[in-house]
Amino acid sequence: MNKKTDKASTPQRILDSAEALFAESGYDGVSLRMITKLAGVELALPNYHFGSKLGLFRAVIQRRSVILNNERMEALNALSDRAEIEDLIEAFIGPFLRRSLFGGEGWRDYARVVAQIANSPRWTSEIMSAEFDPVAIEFIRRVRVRFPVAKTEDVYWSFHFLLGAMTMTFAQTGRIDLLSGDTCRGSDLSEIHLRMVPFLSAGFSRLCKGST
Amino acid sequence: MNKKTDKASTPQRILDSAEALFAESGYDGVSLRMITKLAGVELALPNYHFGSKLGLFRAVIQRRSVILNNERMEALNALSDRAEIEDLIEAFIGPFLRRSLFGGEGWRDYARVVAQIANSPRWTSEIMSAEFDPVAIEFIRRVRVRFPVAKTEDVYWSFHFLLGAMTMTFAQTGRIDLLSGDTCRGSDLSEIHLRMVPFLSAGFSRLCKGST
DNA sequence: GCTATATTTGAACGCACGTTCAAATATAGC
DNA sequence: GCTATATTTGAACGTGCGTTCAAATATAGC
Repeated sequence: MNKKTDKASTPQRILDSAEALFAESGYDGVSLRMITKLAGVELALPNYHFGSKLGLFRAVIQRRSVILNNERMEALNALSDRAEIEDLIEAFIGPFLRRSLFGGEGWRDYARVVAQIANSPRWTSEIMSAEFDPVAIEFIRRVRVRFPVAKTEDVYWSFHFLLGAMTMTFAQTGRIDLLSGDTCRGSDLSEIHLRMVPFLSAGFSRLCKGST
Repeated sequence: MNKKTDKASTPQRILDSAEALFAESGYDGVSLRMITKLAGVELALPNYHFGSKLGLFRAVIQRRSVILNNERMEALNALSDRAEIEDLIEAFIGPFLRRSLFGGEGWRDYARVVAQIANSPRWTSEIMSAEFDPVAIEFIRRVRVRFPVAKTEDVYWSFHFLLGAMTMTFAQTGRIDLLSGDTCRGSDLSEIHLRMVPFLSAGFSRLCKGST
């Protein structure tokens, strides 16, 4: 039983299985037994490689957040100070949306996990702020460069609404599919991307452009 | 030990405690033992009054969704067909936001529960669609009356972004508080309300007004 | 090829989970 | 005030949970 050629290493197989299950049922809705069964490994291995269930969860988040935040930060840095709000929003949400679209199941599941923790007070500071604040801070700084007269609160609240729209898109719950009778598909992120940037840009402009 | 004057009936005390705990940790993060301990009742009583843990969860949701949806539907019906998009959005989100603001801890916790289930695929059809679709359908119908030339997909996706912004606001995770150094307070819903309607109205107008 | 380290195995630990039930008590109808 | 029903009590059920550990096996350095 040589398992060396079974595609992925044990830690990776565990991360993949955990990611898929956490996406479906959240942290508390998934047990290590479910994860190890799906991964085809022994029950004790997650604790050996990641210390605890919580350590595994954090590892699931960090594995892709590092990649993602590099891409997003680079996209922001590539823009000049005179970039339009459309470009800034595109740089902030584009990498994440594109990964979800072209990156395979893993990235799609990852986005669904992020959507759930983004709406749970339990993970806010421990995970959301720790992982995603640096890019958020840079984005907000750039928005203020673009709209120098905007009030601080207006910028933050606009960002808050952007986060919500982005998060709901990542969640992929199927609600909009059901509601629209499959006229809209939550999985068709290119259709979403096409509309999300204009929608949010209009909101930012309304709130941040004409302030005192 | 006469408990007849302890404020609320047993089912209500259970609902209140469950609501508060579900808001903090989600369905799977809360046990019946935690709920009954907080409520000061015996462990068996939730199952007696609500059948099961799932029945209790559904009861928590429905208790307030009935009240809420009546208010929202009335607010929509009170508007003329020539109502502006601002008025439509206000009718859709206003009652929920006002309840969260003035309705006490119960309503605030309720909104946080809704935010979490709105981003979990597990509860989408079973709870979200079942409870909140009728008002959503009416809102979308009215938006299409207001923007008769809008493409169907643009209306649905605009609604999707609105839902996300609303949901993130309800979640009250404290992320925006942390990020802004308490310049913005997620609990100050009047500040949010003031900005949410213009932001979303601008988005709807951009996407739905000028379509083919 | 031997040795030290890394990984995997398989079983067990104590604990908390949702649910059930018969007995006890409170409530309401007549 | 008695009786039928509704509610509460307290304990127990079997199950699955995260974690731990010594023994077995695989891997890598010299």
